[in-house]
Amino acid sequence: MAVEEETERKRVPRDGDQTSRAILKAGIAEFSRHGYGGATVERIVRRAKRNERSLYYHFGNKEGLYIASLEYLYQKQMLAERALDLDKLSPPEAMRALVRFTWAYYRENPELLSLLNTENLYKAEHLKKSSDRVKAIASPKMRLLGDLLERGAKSGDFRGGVSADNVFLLISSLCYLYVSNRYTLSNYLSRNLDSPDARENWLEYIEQIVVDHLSARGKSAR
Amino acid sequence: MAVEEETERKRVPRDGDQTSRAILKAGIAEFSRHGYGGATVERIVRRAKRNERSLYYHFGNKEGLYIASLEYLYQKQMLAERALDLDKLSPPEAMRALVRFTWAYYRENPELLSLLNTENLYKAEHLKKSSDRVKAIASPKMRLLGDLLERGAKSGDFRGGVSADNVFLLISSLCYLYVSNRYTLSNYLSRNLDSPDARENWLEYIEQIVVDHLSARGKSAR
Amino acid sequence: MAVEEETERKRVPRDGDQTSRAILKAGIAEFSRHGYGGATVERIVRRAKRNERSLYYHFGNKEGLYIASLEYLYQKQMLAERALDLDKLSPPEAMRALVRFTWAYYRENPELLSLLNTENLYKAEHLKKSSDRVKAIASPKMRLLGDLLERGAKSGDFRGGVSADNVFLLISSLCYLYVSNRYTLSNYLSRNLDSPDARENWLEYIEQIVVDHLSARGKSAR
Amino acid sequence: MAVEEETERKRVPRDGDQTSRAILKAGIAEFSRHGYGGATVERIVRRAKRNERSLYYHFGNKEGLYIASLEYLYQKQMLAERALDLDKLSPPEAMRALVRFTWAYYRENPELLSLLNTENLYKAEHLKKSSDRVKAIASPKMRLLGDLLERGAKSGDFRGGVSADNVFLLISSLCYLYVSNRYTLSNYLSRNLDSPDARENWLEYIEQIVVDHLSARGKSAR
DNA sequence: TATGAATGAGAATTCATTCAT
DNA sequence: GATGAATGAATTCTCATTCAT
Repeated sequence: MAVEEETERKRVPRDGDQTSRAILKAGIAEFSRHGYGGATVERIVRRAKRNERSLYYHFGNKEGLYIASLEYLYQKQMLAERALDLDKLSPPEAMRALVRFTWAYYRENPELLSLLNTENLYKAEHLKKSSDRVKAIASPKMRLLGDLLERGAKSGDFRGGVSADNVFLLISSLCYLYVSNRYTLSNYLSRNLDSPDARENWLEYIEQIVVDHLSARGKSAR
Repeated sequence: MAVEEETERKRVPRDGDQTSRAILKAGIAEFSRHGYGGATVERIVRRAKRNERSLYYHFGNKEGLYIASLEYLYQKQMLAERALDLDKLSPPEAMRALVRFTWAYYRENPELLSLLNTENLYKAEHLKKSSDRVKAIASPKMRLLGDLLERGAKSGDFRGGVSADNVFLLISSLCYLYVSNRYTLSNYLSRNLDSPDARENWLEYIEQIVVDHLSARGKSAR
Repeated sequence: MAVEEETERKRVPRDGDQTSRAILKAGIAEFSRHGYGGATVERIVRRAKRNERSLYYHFGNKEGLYIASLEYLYQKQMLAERALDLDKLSPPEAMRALVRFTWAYYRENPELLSLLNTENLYKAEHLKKSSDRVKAIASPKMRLLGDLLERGAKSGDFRGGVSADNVFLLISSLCYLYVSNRYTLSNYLSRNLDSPDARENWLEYIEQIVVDHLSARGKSAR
Repeated sequence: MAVEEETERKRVPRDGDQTSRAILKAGIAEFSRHGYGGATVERIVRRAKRNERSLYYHFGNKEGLYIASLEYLYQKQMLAERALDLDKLSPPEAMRALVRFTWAYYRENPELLSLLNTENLYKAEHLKKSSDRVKAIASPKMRLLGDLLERGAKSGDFRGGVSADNVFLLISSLCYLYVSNRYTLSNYLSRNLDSPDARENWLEYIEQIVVDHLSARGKSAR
């Protein structure tokens, strides 16, 4: 059950909507804490303060809820990206803003990363089962990024010939791992990566990396 | 406790090491496919062609085996890193080699990434339970990296004042996400990131990023 | 939650009370035969002709059922004691009636003694977990006994200054051991204590002991 | 493995003796804490700091050890009773001494009571399996008691015609329940029966009961 | 005798799911 | 739509016991 649909339904908020939403929220929390295999239907409904039967009524089964959770998080991200407006900023500033947005979004939505990790464990098999809907959610960020690179090249701020996909992966990588693996990395480096200082330091560092990489002065790239 | 090749021998090998290894290997495979919660003891022992009881005899319980799996993978990585010899290469070449090593290691040991993701799901609680042992495994790569940055700064190839931790995280991030999330990313970008071409392209890209970032010419950094 | 007669009805009685009762009854039987540790959930549900899962649904776990069993037996005893009416009998006759009641109750409810023995094995740890409920079951017998001793003292039938607690323990002891340990005692004395004659002889004996002890004529006591 | 046999063996304390004894001790402790069904072979050998295999070597199986434990405790009690010498005391004093001995023995050997309770749970089926040996252990106390009652009758201190069995059961009952059921009884009476004061009070009380009961003055009895 | 390793059977408990109302 | 009850199939783990050395 994707979010969009819900908003296009009857305005009259039937109880079902409430229930459906409560279970979805609880499911996301549970899946992000325990993975798909470790999640239990019972804990989900308890968290949602709903009856076990309701989950089956609204989502068919555990997998149905899991897929709905994934879809919901994708959708939510898409909506957030769609609200981004970088046009008023200079290309370098816009690029920094994009990095900061990505960083902040991951930080504030760790369930998204958890579910993505879980989904990769399963080689995205659940995603495939719903792909039309999720595919339909073409990334606004990719479009934004493409436009921005073009604008920067024209303005002379950025080098030309840079692959948008690569820049997308670059930014994602730099934001993702730090957030997603902060527990094992903190252990590995014997220092708390979750402290405000550590986070601020990293954000500045990666902004610089991206901007330097794209800046027109010198160096070849792909 | 080395794992490596599990040779098919007699049915009831009264050899604890042999059994222990077979179960460990099977456990790593199972945990990396299903996560901790989704893994089942039964599948593990079936894969190891051992008795269910043996798992409990040798590892105490499921969690014990999981922790042993993590420790084993950490240890294995450490040994691989320790074998790296970058001293004969020029700083830029050595840095490229380090990126390629990391990339290759992640690609060839996806179970490590899977287990790390799983462990982060659980906020590294299992790691904490064994931390002394894992903490003892100080990263050879961090030392290598520190030395290399110093050497590069002295030779004039690299800028000075770069944080080794940051460079470590930079390289890790660029290698990790692509491998770990190749399924959802491929779906997201609507192209197969797992193809040889795509991989080769990415590796070259990130090598360049790292080298450019460290090169002495111009730009500030931290 | 009353147990009593378990009528055989339809296979799947969607009646929680019915099921709950059947399992409780079977649990009492099982625990009194095998103790807590030796009892098995499987035998209990088989005896109750219910699904294994139902036990967990209704009682949480094995311990929950055990505690419920203890509570039920305490409650049942309390109700039986409450129905006792000794007011119409002379103090000595009333005292004899009390002894006979205790004796008969233990004889007819050996599960109570078994569970009490089991509970003492565990130093009453389960009882503590539910104590408020069981504590609430203040003993009607203690009150009866206190009243009776007072009445007897006033009427001149009984000596004064006798501790009700002591008399309670006296009567309990004399009835309890014979019933509870009849198997080892029969072996020890090389004669069957369970025969009607042997039992009748003992009952008369202990009645006399108690009455003599309380009778006003002579002797000091506490 | 009964104790007697051990003492009649070679003086050379072979390791087996040590092991056997350690396991027996551990078994008694375990059975008295968990009953027969709840006891585990693993805990027993761990407590005995011996190998699991040793238990099977020395006692055949769990039941063998349980029976040996029972036999050992019976034997031990018998030896203690045999050491009793009441001949120098006047009949009433001797009777009081017998009560005090019984009381003290039960208090100091609670494992005996626990195993007896357990054995009654199983309707003494294990005892039957070894009965010849245990039957052979005729109770010295019964003989002592018979002699004492006779002596008292002759001296005019005690009434005649009292059944030794009954007096034995009387004394046993009064000592047994208080010790065996002190946990549930304390809960029931809402006061700690295990305090020195409470115990002293009870001991005085039951001594008096027994002596009064047997004293020649008045009253009929059996 | 001792011991590390192995094992089939079973035990408690949990799971996802379905029924009946 | 909601809910109390039911259930078969796992799932983790334990147990007593045996093997091989």
